[in-house]
Amino acid sequence: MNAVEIEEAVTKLAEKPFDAAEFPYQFLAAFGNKDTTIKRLRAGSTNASDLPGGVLQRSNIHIAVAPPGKVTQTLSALRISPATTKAKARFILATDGDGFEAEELESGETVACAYADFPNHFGFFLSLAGITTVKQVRESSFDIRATSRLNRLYVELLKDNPAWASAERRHDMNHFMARLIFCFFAEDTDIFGKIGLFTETVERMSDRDSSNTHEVIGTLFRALNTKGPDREAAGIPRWAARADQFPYVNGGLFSGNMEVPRFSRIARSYLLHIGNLDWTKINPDIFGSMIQAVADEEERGALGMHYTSVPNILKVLNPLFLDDLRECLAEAGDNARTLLNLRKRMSRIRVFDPACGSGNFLVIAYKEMRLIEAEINKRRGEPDRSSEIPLTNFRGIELRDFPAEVARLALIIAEFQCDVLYRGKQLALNEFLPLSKENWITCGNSLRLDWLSICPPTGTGVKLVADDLLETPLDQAQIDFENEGGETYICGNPPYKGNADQTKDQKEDIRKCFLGTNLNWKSLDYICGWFWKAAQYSSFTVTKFAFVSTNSISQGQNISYFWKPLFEYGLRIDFAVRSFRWRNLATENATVTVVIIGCSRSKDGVCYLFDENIKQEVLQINAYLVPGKDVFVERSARPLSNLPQMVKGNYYGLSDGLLLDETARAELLDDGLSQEHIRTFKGGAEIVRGTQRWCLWFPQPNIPTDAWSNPKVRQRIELVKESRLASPDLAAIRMAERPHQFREMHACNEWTIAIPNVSSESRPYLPVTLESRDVVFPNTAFALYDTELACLAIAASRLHLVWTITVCGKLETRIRYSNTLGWNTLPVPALTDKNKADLTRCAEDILLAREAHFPATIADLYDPDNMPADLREAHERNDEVLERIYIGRRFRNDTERLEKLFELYTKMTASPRATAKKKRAGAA
DNA sequence: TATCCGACAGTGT
DNA sequence: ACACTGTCGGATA
Repeated sequence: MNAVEIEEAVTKLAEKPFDAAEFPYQFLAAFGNKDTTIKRLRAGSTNASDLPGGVLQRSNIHIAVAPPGKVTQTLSALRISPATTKAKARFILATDGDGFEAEELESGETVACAYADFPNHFGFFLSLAGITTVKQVRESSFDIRATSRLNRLYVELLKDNPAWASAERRHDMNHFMARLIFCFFAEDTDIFGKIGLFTETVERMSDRDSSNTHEVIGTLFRALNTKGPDREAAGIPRWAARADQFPYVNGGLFSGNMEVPRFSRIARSYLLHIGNLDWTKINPDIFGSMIQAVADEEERGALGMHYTSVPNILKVLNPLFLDDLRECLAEAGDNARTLLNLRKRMSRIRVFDPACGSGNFLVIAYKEMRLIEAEINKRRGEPDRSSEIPLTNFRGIELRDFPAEVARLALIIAEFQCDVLYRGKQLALNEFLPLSKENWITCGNSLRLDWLSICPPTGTGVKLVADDLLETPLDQAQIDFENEGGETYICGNPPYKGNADQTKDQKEDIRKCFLGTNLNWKSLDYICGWFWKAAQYSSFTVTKFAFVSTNSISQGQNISYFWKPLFEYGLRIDFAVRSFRWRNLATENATVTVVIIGCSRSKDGVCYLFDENIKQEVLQINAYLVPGKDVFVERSARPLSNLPQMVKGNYYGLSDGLLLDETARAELLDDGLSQEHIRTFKGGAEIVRGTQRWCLWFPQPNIPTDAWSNPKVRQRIELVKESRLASPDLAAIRMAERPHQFREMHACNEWTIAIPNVSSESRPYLPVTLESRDVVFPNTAFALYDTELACLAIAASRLHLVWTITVCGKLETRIRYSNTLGWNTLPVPALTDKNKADLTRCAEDILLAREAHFPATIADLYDPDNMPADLREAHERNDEVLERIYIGRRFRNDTERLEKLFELYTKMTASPRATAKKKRAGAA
């Protein structure tokens, strides 16, 4: 169960009449315990309680239903109960159906409230459901509750008003929800005349059968859109007309289509329910991203679980510009003049998120800046001063309609809350209304819009122009920024999509972005469009930009395909956060490893490199997010050094029928199928873990008759044929003509040196093996067929590992080996016969050391914590011999290894001979 | 023709 | 539920 589901269950429980005997079990069920767990507790077999009517779930909670009026006493009894301690309960809970008290024993934190209100504290108990790691959830109980209820209302309204679900009406629906949220917030924060006034008015004025609910709400909306003196003329009834109760709000929020969907009874009750939440508790930074799922069919399953956490957002914003502002504040001390200058500077800072979702980057940036400004005003003795940071300087683009609405609202709410916090409620209220008319969140396709017109550079009056003429020009973005001479910071977390996963439209977006350049845009991730547009933007006005990105952007082929042109375009990396796992609250966790990269056109100044929260100051950061000079290792079709050609294993897509497991192989052999038609099939997994698979192997153009006469073989080949013919891929269909074969049919004569395509990064060496002639390799491994054993010494070296980790691509953080990026680019000095003989000896020693531990698998042998000493020594000797060939001694560390390799690579690729060689290779 | 990559995916604890 | 670690197939050069 996720937090939203728990909230729903808990709320339902509290609404039911209290059942003393059942409550403990129902409570545990609401927190996601399985039926069997509850059954066993009920039967008493796992109930460790020593109190009458008590239920104690080991390591979790001790619950007791109290006699009427004795809640506090019962809680004390639970606290001193020996069973509580013995069973290591984390919570104790007592209730009589009227009062409710609970305590988290470790922290001593308590909850005491009316029974009906205990769902307000469900976040307190979330760890019972195993949701402990993320503190944020607990602190945002309100946002989760509000989100889940708004979602229920949304679904219910669409059920009653199917027309509103159509594409054309969706915007109206979303806009309506935004208006409602505003009203809920306003009625709880004194923006309206009385706490709860909106909900109360709807309840009082609408019939219980709900038939006129939409009219009542519509009337209130019209009032909010009409200035006080005009209301009588507009025919607004007395109950809605008082401007001290329902003030003039407008600001675009209540203008436009005023239609309200019809409410069923259920929808009406949901609405009243939502209104009764305490909306002062809303966190605009979290709420926004939670709520965006409300209107999103696909995301609804993980409702509210996909928000970007505040610490992660700060990883972008702090190094981008907030750290600098804070430093300036610290330096300014109490100097009134310097403080004033800083305030002026801040009032002209623009923050632009071109993939803003529901605006959390913008909201957090705003709140952080208000915090700094408040400190300035305090030090200058002007604590009541109104803010000089205009909300219009926080701009965004969002594709989806509902999040765009919410983003705008979240910023409005953030502004109000900051005013209350720093200046007091009265001043906040005085200046809050009416809202300004402009909408500074643009709903549209970011990659097709002209960012310069949405966030125009200083001092020019650029009109909004869509890059793509098919886009309807928007009328909302022609607001002048109040930021003459200000700085612009672009930030956000745009979507990632690998080249193979992009839709036609997304491909077209990218194509348009890179129009007029010679980049290999077809191979780039979708997010590269954002980087490129930001880079273009930065050529018009001074800008720094930073995005959260999939980490593959700084690996493998992207280095030369993407970063090389970006650097040539004048950009540099100012700061970067190296790969870390992105986590959110979704049960189906979004598993992705990301980096954060901040760029500008600055020419000097220190750069910052972050790794696991460790900050390092460096002179330069290259595209690999490694400190040091720019290097771009390009794919090469042939080895640049004097090394043999390495081949990728046979591509075996749509070849299921050709693969054999233990039983299938045994059956075929029993049938009398000749051994020669069956080969060992060894990919990465088999090499590393020592598991076994086989395949049918018919290198001849035609299927040998003895094999064809076996019905099982024939059936298998037919299967392959069918699957290939069924593919939409033309290349696959052509492969159906030779269904007895893989796409490639490479094999060795004598032996093969093999390297897994993907393998764990935790091993101290690459898992390279020597394989015999009966082995066939799938494309999960690379192969050096029939080469000198010295190659194994090179491949198994520390040098090669360091090179591989740096220049090859990765699967998240795993090593993804590649012949074109890793092997063919590896700089190796010319080897004498003596060198080769020495290396061969080293390779043999490594193989012998492994054999001594038979039947340990490669995974066993190279377990970083349990690598056998003799094997380690064999590798040490191998490294010693190889490294002496490079520099006459051992390298001191991996940094030195990498420096040397890059130096050699640069030389190797700069020499005319190498270039000529490459050209010849290309022509051949 | 051959290779790169996956807001991942499968497995074991 | 989390840690660990590599498949398989589409799209592209």
